[in-house]
Amino acid sequence: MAHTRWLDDEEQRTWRAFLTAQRLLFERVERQLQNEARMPHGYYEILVRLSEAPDRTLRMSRLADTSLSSRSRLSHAVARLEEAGWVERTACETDRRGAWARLTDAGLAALETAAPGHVETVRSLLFDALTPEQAAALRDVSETLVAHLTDRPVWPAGDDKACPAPAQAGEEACPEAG
Amino acid sequence: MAHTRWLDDEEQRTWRAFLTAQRLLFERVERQLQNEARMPHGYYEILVRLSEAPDRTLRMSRLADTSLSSRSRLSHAVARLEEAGWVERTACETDRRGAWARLTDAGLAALETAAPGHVETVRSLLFDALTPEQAAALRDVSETLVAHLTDRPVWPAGDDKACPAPAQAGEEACPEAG
DNA sequence: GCTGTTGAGTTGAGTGTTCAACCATAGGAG
DNA sequence: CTCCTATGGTTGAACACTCAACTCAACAGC
Repeated sequence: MAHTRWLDDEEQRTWRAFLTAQRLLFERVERQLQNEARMPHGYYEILVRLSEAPDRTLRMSRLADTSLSSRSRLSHAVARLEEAGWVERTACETDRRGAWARLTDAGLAALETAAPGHVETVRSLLFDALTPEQAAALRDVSETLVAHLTDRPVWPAGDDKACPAPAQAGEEACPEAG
Repeated sequence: MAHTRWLDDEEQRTWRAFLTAQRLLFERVERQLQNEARMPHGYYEILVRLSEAPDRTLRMSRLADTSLSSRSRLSHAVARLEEAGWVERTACETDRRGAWARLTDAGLAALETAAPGHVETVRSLLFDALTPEQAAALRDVSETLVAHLTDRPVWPAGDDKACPAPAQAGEEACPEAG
């Protein structure tokens, strides 16, 4: 990097505002879930992804991808969720390295208990503050960034062949908010 | 909460895209700083705030506010930064409960070493992906959210009368990117 | 002077995340 | 079949953050 492309004033302000908004928002989301549902947001997301999967079951690696977790994080997290009785792990027959994670009934119940408060928080902290145009702009910017930040465009290319038999993660809208 | 105001499809997608973009972006920013400057982004922010203060010195509580830290987090963080020799703590004469945090020369040097890589990362991951209109929209949304999230508890109602004197945060631009 | 309350800041336990190292199996290439 | 690499997943140490409890000083009110 020969010479630094510093941020100009406008960019500076944009970046700091984004940083601040993001911090304040997710701090509150986190706290709400922690207080009312005794789980961090990352765990909530894991439960959501599992709840959307066929049979409420997903391979660990696939679950890691869809929940934006590293393998390690997911492994630790699922260990905790298993202790809580919300997720079960079972060995994979066709690939003996692999493992399935399955959302238990108790896990689904916990998720359904947590969802309303979480959704209300997201709505009141985010959508209630934005005009429809602002919300649309946020979506546009976010999707642009996601495309930019993922090597493989992830969104358009739904190419699937590496997965032997089972679960195809449904990437569809659902009652619970991610 | 009688009945939940669920997110519709559009909102669902917006929220998930935002969540994903935010996660991917800050994960990378974090990793870059950690790898190249051996400090987490939160610490970088603390150093930046101190570097902008007169005498590179700030009261702990003020520093906590401007760097969006809890008191506890800041206390832990400054302890670490002090070990690294980047920050010094000195007692406050006029208020013996208080403490000053001061950015040392070594701290300033560390910051100046870290800045170019960090700024380049922010530019390449964020601004390079956005059109000027998108960047403007992001700023608009972010500032709206900051106002919404700092105004007041926001929970009970939009009712304003219990708040004695809302402090207005000073929001100034500066050479280093926060 | 006392006494209770608020504010500044620290501390330690608990928890989640990261990183690097690790084990085991799968899938080639020879 | 044997080696070799890639993949799926786990583990433990290091570290950062949170929460609640705590100390000490400032500032009432009386």
